Amino acid sequence: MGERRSLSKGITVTQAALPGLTLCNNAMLRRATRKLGQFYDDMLAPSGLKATQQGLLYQILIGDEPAMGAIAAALIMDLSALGHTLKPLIRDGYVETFADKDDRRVKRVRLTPQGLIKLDEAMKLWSLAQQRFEAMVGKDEAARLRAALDDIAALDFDMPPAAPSK
Amino acid sequence: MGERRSLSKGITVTQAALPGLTLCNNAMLRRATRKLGQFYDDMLAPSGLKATQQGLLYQILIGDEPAMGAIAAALIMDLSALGHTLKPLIRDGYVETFADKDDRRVKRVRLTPQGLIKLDEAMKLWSLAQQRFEAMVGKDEAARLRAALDDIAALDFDMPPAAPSK
DNA sequence: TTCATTTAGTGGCATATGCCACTTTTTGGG
DNA sequence: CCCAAAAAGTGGCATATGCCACTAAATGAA
Repeated sequence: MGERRSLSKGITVTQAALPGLTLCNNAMLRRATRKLGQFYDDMLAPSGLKATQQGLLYQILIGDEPAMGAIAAALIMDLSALGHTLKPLIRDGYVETFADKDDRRVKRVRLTPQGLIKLDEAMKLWSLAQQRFEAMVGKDEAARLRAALDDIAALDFDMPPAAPSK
Repeated sequence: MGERRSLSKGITVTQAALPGLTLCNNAMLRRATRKLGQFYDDMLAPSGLKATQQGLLYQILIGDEPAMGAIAAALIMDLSALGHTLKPLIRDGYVETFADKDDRRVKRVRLTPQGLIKLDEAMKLWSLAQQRFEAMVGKDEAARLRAALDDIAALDFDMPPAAPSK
């Protein structure tokens, strides 16, 4: 009666008994991200920007010539990852960087005029995507979801499982 | 008073008036995914697997020697992306593929004995991560979140904004 | 049967992200 | 003032994901 698969100390369970990945918070989050990402990317396609790039340009716009570290922190993104992601945007002339006047370690970022124009174009498409999405799930539900996601982003996972005590 | 940034047809707004990216459903989803991904990855680190890999191995386990297309569909992932993601797991001997008996186009996937052992090891760590996360946000809230994410994953974004009519 | 079409994957190319080892600056004590 | 430690980025390497063009195999209609 049905395949058996071991799963932890010799225990064997019938396949039907294994819960889907629907139980993993992380897997579900990733899956939804892929799905929604495809939608936003499709909607933004006419601008030539990916949703991630549009989001990054916007983050740069609202920051006041933000330092890379500041952007990375705001997006909860690895600093080096940010650096990599920024390259295509610099290459395409949408963004430029410059050293901070007081601290030469700090590299600040700003949009170029073309970057501003491109972002402007992308924001209109983003707005449509946002509207279509919220029309489907409901504005309230969307807001609730964003709030929940913001809470997760704010969690503090510090200390290892076992508290070092004392 | 304050920087000004154009944002759409010559309109200029003061920086403070620009809402953060907190309003973009997609950006928030990505941000939370990065955050939670780091946590699950950290927790799984002792196993040498990334959370994505653990999730993929699990998906393969619960499928009955699933075809690549079936896995991709279940994870809402591009078929070629799945192929790429599978490579390191095949290289490390956790997974193996074989052609379907009746349809030689179809490539099926299964865990190797080592893959099963490794997954077993990873699932224990995953369980801890899951527990810690749910202890922080609450089991109910986590379940609600997963449900919301599942709804998003099930959305049908088909038809382009403007209905092609007749 | 035969061929156009559809289906399932592959490979190449590009972006998205992370970690780690390093380099350059700053900072904070001695 | 000098040097060890901290802070901010960079580069290299690896995985995560997608899109597109292409190949092989299966299907269906003529």
